[in-house]
Amino acid sequence: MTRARGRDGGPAAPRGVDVARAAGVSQKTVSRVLNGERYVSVDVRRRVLEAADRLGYRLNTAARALASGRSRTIGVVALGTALYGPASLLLGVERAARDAGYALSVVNTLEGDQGGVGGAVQSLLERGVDGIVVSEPIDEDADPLASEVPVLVLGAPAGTRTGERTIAAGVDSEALARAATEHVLDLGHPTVHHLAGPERWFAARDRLAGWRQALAARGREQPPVAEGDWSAASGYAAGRRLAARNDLTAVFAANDDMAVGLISALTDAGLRVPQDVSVVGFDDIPLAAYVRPPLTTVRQPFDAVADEGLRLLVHAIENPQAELPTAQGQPVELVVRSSTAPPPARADSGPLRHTVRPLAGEAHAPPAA
Amino acid sequence: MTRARGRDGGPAAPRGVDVARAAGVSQKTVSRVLNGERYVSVDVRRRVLEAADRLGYRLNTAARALASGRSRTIGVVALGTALYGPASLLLGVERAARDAGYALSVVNTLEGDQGGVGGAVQSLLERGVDGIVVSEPIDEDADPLASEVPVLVLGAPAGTRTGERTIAAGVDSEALARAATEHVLDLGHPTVHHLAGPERWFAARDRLAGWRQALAARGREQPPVAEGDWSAASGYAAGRRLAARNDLTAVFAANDDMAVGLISALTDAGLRVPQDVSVVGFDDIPLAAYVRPPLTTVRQPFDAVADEGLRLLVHAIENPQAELPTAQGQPVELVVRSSTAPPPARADSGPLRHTVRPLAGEAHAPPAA
DNA sequence: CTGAAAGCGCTAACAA
DNA sequence: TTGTTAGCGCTTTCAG
Repeated sequence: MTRARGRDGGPAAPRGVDVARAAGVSQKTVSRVLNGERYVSVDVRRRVLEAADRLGYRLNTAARALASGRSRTIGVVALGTALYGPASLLLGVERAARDAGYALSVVNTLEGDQGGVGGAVQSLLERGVDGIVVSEPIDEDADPLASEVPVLVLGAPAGTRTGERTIAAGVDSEALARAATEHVLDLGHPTVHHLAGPERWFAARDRLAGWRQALAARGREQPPVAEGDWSAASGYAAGRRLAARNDLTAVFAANDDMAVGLISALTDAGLRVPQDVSVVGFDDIPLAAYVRPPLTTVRQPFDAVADEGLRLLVHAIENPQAELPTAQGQPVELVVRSSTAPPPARADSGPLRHTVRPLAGEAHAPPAA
Repeated sequence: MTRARGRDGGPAAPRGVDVARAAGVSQKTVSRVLNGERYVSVDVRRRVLEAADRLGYRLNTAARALASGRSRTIGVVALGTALYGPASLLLGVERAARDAGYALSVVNTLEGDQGGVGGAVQSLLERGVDGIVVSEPIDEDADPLASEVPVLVLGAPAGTRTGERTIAAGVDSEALARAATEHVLDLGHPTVHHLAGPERWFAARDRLAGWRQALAARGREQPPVAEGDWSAASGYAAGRRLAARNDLTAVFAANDDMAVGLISALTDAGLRVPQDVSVVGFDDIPLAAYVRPPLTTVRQPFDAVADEGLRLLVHAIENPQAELPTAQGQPVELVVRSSTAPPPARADSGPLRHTVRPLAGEAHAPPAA
């Protein structure tokens, strides 16, 4: 068992004892100083710090973890996707973890992976993580979240309790979806179609539920749901099918990428957005304001969600006996741009929609609901 | 030093010795089996595996790291951004690392961070990582990549050697940028403007250099360079300025996001893409085919780059004495869609560009260069 | 093919 | 306020 040395067999890395010797104190005192414990005289502290600096000392986290039973590492189970939502959430988690003094260990589970989330959690536990965050969860068999460390589920609606040591945090995406749907209804549309995400995702189900609620609350008809896989390509495919429907005046897409694909398909089918069909997206991706037409969409406060979730997780880690806290839910925002407008005037029904009409000015007040 | 137990003081986690006892062998033998070493009888191996499984044994990586001096963890320094390119690269790295049996520890450096990449590298070294990958590097002061473990710099052109134990891997983005530029030139444009990324990024500088090369090779004029920050918003701002220029018939944007913003600004200024101005992007983001017009762009093989880079890194980790290997460079692809076309016919110069022309059919052969 | 002993560098408990 | 003494659970010699 050789001590760590440079590739060329250079000098071994300095250890706590080396620093202790150099500073003329015991090794334990070095440990105390480095951990910011109380009861060290300023003088000793100064000497130790100085010696550590001089020797280029670096704490050995493996030894620390072994001795203390804590690794100061948080494991993250992410879906292997470059989608804006999940990626943003991950970014927020990393920053929050770093601020709290934790490192991040990331495992991706590609959809369809054998073992999936459960396997990923196990591998993280083996890695000795102090807590786990599951980002944007999808459905899984059995109780894959069984874990001896606290688990934060990000992207589930706030307050959901999915397991014994599980905390949930996320935006209230049902409310968001409701807001998006109502916005369109308020514009005077008789009903709104929905282009959903994959059913296995919580996020997709929440948005679907919110859409249903909004329609039900006003007694509107619920058209059949189209389903995509979050990609623009799937949005395009769904758009081709939807374009064939006679009653289509508005669509709420479960994310912006699908909304863009959808608009592309509608345009190819000769329909104009928003004059003929209104489209609402979800996420407010950075491109949303720059596509044509600029997307009306719902903005999620990814950073706030990640921040709050991680604070709760760290609290649970550091107070194992305490009750698990509950997330508050974060405020959200509907960003109205130009992809939504009042429905086309029409002789109540019939295939009038290709009629050329003058561009509707902003002055057109939406008819009362 | 208490052994790890459940929150409620439940039973301690089983250790190697426990498995050994249960299997009637020594602890060392357990270790041998678990590490897949040779010289263990099938019978013993079976018994050990069985006992481990029965007890729910999990190897303690901290202890392993402490004893062996290796953590089987690779540290990643990422730029804290949800941009498609960096995010895709990170995904590829994670998968490749996992395949090679390494865990990933991720640190983000927000641009402008104090300490920046250097600090991030130090914190990873403290974490005991066996190797480091710096993704999409940007300029830094001094030699921040000084490290006793091998470092893979992803996104620098293949073959670049930036530090003592540094491996570089990436696509040849200069060649890519050249290809994009030449494509437009081949269409008959007298020259191409460039909307560059932030100067501090290697990626931005490479693309800029490739563009210059292509123009220089044909003796074309090099118009002044516009610079953005990769965002669609910055592309829009640059577009407003470019739209005012009289000689604008084509722009090569350093990424797709900026290209989309650019097109949006050009459209707002009354210019049509591609009839009046051609636009080429870079990255082939998933939305590229679904914006209007569908983007002609350059596709980067993120996965292949990550794969190759990580293979080299792992090789360097596991063969400390060996020469550092060199990356090959990956094949790339120009994806021609509809945002590029021959330049507008014009009376040699003058503000003719708003003239309404019939839509150019595909049959228009580009004039020879 | 298998086992015994000796650490890896740190923190936890207890003294002083 | 500081030091002493035991380990944490593994891997690494080196002997069988």
